[in-house]
Amino acid sequence: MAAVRLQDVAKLAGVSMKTVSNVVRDYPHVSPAMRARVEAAIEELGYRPNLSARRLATGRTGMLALAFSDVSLPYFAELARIIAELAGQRGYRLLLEQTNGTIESERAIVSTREAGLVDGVIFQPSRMTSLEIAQHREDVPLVLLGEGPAPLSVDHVMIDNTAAAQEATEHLIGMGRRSIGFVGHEEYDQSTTSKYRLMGFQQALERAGIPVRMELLLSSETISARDAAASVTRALSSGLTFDALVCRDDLAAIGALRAVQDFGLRVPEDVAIIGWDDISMAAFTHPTLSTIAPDTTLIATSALDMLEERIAGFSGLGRHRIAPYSLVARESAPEH
Amino acid sequence: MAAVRLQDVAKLAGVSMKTVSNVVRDYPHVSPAMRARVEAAIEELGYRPNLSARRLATGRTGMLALAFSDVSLPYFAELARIIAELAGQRGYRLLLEQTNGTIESERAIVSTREAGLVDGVIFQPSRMTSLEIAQHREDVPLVLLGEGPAPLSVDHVMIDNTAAAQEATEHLIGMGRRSIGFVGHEEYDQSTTSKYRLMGFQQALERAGIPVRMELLLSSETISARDAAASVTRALSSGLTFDALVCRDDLAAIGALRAVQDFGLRVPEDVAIIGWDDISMAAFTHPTLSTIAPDTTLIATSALDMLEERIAGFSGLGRHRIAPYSLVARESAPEH
DNA sequence: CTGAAAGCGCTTACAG
DNA sequence: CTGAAAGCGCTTACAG
Repeated sequence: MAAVRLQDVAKLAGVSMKTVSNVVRDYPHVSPAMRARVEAAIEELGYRPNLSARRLATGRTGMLALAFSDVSLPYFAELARIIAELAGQRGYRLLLEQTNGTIESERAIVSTREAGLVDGVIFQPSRMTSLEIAQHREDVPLVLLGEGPAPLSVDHVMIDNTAAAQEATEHLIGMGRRSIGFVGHEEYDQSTTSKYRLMGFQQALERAGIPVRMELLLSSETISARDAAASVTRALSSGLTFDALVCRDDLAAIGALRAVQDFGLRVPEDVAIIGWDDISMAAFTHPTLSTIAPDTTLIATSALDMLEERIAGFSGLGRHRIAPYSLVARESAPEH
Repeated sequence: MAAVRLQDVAKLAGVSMKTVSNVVRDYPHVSPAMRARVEAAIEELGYRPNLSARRLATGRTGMLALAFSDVSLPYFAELARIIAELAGQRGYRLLLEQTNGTIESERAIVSTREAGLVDGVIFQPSRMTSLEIAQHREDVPLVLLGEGPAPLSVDHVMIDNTAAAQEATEHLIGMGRRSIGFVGHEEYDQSTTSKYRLMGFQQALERAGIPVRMELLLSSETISARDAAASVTRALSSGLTFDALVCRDDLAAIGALRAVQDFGLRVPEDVAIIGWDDISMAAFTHPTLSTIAPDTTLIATSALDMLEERIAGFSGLGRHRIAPYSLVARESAPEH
């Protein structure tokens, strides 16, 4: 069962390999008659070009890797959807790499053991520091997503997390809330995401002259509604009171929503809640969720633009792009 | 910037290419001393094996494609997570292919224009019929997921959708509900998924001697909480009444939940609701969602098992495996 | 284990 | 456009 080769098509069609290659790759300067003849031969033989051979000859794979902790987290699923879509329009296929948020897997993303897997990598780290990423000098083009101080040598797209967290917190302060908690950051081994969001939260409180109370920082073991709910329930059961919560992400907010309501409190009357990411579910919780909405399409577009420039040979310093976000005020913390 | 080749490593280490190849591929029968010498040379030269060349030589890519409509749908995101995880354990990387539910994209999945992209494909169609899939005789190993009559020639894993829909409906009937609606199937161009679930719904009603009322089939334009909510709201506003809803999937159920509550009705007291998929969010809605939970891990494992057998050369008739499911009774339609 | 060589199936410069 | 050939960097059978 030897495969049909380009050469076989050329012979049957009575043309050169170059011509077949041109037809297969949709090279425009081929006469319609010639194209038809070649296509007939392709059809007759059932020829399909071998991508591995093409890649070896050209050095390009036509594939990009998208790496982050876990595609089942709604934000990442929605990010993957748009990146796969936009990458497809640019002629790339998308390889999915999940790190489960472990530092070992993240290191494996950055220090590829093998060449020729993908033309470029879009990577949202949750554990690696910018220093460590910078030290792994990488031959494959790389664009980083997400918060944290990216290394100067690497392209990076993010929203201004600290500013957004500050805005969310100020929104709650503007509602007259004074006992504001933060929900869902990791207890140990804090991710950079949580760190920057907590920082903005803290800054807003300080600006408003509200003391930061450590007991109102309700940490979570994992990024999930389950752990956030458990954490909020524990706090309420222990007699802690608060009138608003800033949540690390919408999953934490959904968990908080559930815990607060199960405790017999009303949202937003007793406790106002703001989430983060504007996952599609945020518009369908009960009550609906106010949340920080990053412009995911713009993040994806920026990342792909920069990656394509790197693939095309650009080798300047890292570009750091700030994407816009907005505060979407729904029922859980309405406009005031 | 010529790449470092395996040959260069062999020369520096003073060994044969075969030995370097063995080390690189973790072939066991290499003495520790020899391995150390080769690894030192690899380190010194910064050698990384070229995957495109390996693939051309071996004919294997080490990659699988996972194809379905949209990774941002929670069920598919959770499926992708587990399949990527399990595939990784078996030494495969995962390529993501989204069809957006269009028949053209689905055809493209099945009739690959190119060879050497992946070793196998796991595909959950939403539009193509089994007949059409069977006609595209494909050289790349294929396993189908999801409902519908799969072609005899192709491997297939699914849960028994009709039985599950019947069980869900009977659960509601057992609660004493008699005006039961179905939410979220596509209005036109019905997917096979919706078709089989509707069928089970209908069978359960007929068995219980409850007439099927067409006006209680609340269709949706797309698979989303938004459209399901709109559809339920429309029904309620038009004066239609019902005391239970079977939903095509959890997104539809979440939309229905929201619409019913916004209309001032209580769940489950006034309207009981059952969803489908047991997405992780189902345990955190308000009230929590009763739902059909397919055994996703087993589905993924079966699919990968069969795919690996095909990749290894098995070419018998299609195997059709039925995976288990359970009805998870939460607050929206509690155990009775 | 070594060493030299063929082969995987493309792309691409080359002379015509 | 053709036709013959080199090259991409591996793997793998081969003789030793």
